[in-house]
Amino acid sequence: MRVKADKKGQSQRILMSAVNFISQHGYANVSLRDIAQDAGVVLSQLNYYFKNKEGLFVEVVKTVMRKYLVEIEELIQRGSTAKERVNDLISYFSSTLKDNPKTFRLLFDLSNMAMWSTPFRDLLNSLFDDLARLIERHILPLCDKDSRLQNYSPNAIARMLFGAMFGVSIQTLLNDEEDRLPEAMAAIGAIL
Amino acid sequence: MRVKADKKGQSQRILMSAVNFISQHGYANVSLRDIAQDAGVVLSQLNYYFKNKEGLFVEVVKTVMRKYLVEIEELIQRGSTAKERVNDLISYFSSTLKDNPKTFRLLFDLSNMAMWSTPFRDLLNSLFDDLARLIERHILPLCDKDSRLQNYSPNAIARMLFGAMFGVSIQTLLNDEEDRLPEAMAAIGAIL
DNA sequence: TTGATATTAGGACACTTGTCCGAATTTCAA
DNA sequence: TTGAAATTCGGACAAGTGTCCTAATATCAA
Repeated sequence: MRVKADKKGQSQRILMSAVNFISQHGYANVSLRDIAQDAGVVLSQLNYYFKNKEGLFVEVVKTVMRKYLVEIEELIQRGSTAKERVNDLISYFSSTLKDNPKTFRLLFDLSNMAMWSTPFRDLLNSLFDDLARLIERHILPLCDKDSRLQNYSPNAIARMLFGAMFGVSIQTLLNDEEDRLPEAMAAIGAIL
Repeated sequence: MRVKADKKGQSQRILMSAVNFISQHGYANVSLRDIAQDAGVVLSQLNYYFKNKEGLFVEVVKTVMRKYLVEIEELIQRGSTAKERVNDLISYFSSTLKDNPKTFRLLFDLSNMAMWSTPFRDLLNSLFDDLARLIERHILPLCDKDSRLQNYSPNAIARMLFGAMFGVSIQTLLNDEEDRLPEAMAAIGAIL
C-alpha cells in the first residue's frame, strides 16, 4: 500500500497544481518541474497524463473556463431587469477581481498566448463567443427599445459590454493603487 | 571604410528589428539571436547597447509608446464636440487595428508581461495614465452636463471608455472572422 | 602619426527547458 | 495466485537560452 495522500489521483493533483502555479506566475514563467514538485509527482508523469506542456495548459484552461461559465450563467439570470442583470455581472467581475484574481490572471495569460498560437486562439474565441451569447440572450432582450444603442446589433453591443469589463479588469489587475477603477467598472452599468 | 549599410548606427537597427520581431512573434517567442540576425549584427552587440533582454524590450516599448501617444494627442484635438472626438479616437483604433496591428500586439504583449513583472507594470501604468488623462482633458469637458454618466468621476469614465476600446481591440485582434467587432467598436461612441 | 577610447566580432559558458525512454512497481481481473 | 496492463519512477538527452569575456578593429582627438 502506498502513502495514499493521493485520494484524487495523480492526474487531478497535477491539474490543480498547474492551475495554481500558472495562474500565479504565468504560463511562460512556470516549468513542468515546478508543477511536478508542487503536485508531489515525478516529472515524467506530466507527460504520461497530459501529452505535453501545451496539452496540460489546454486542460487547465478548460477546467477553469467551465467553472467560470457556469457561475456567470447562473448569476446573470437572477435579476429581473436589464440594469439589475448588468449590475450583477459587474459586481461579479469586481468581487472576483478583488478576492480571487487568479481566474482573471489565467484568462489574460490565455489571451496573450492566443495572440501567437492558433489552438489557444480557438479556445479563447469560443469562450468569448459563449460570454457574448450569455449577455445577448439574458440581458439585451430586457432593454428599453428606445435606447440609443438600438442602432447596433445585439451581438455588437454584447461584445462592447464584455470588452469594457475586460478592459477595465486588466487595468484593475495591473494597478492596485488606482482606486477609481471600481468606479470605472460600475460606470459600465450606465451604458445601457 | 566599412560596408556602410548602417547609416542609422547599429543600436537603431537593433531597436527596429526588435520592434518588428517582437510585435510579430511576441517577446517570449523571440530570442536575442533572432533579433541580431535580422539586424545583421553580432549577438553580443545587443548586450553592448542594451544591457539585457529586458532592457531592450523596455526601449522597444518606450519607442513605440512615444509615437503612439503623440499621434493620439494630435488626433484627439481635431473634432469640436465630444462625440466627434470620441469617434476620431474610435476610428483611429479601428483603422490601426486593421492596417497596422503591430502596435496593438506589442501593447497586449506588454500587458501580459506587466502582469508578472514590476518594471513592466510601472511602464504600462504610466501609459494607461497618459491615455486616460488625454480622454479626461480633451473629451469629457465637452460632454453634456446632463449625461447619465455625470454620477461618475471623469477619471473613472475615461478609464471605462479606454477599457472598452482596449477590450474590443483584443477581441478584434483575436478573431478576424467575427465581423461584428468593428460595429462593437463603433458602439462605444454611443456611450457618451 | 599616435594612442586612447568606442565599437565590433566570435565564441564559450552555465543553465534551464520540454521530451522521451526503460525499468520497477502496483493494480486488478481471470 | 498469476499474469497482463496500467502506473510510477528516475534519469538522460538534445536543443535553446541569455549572458559574459577576450581579442580584433575602427574612430578620432592630440
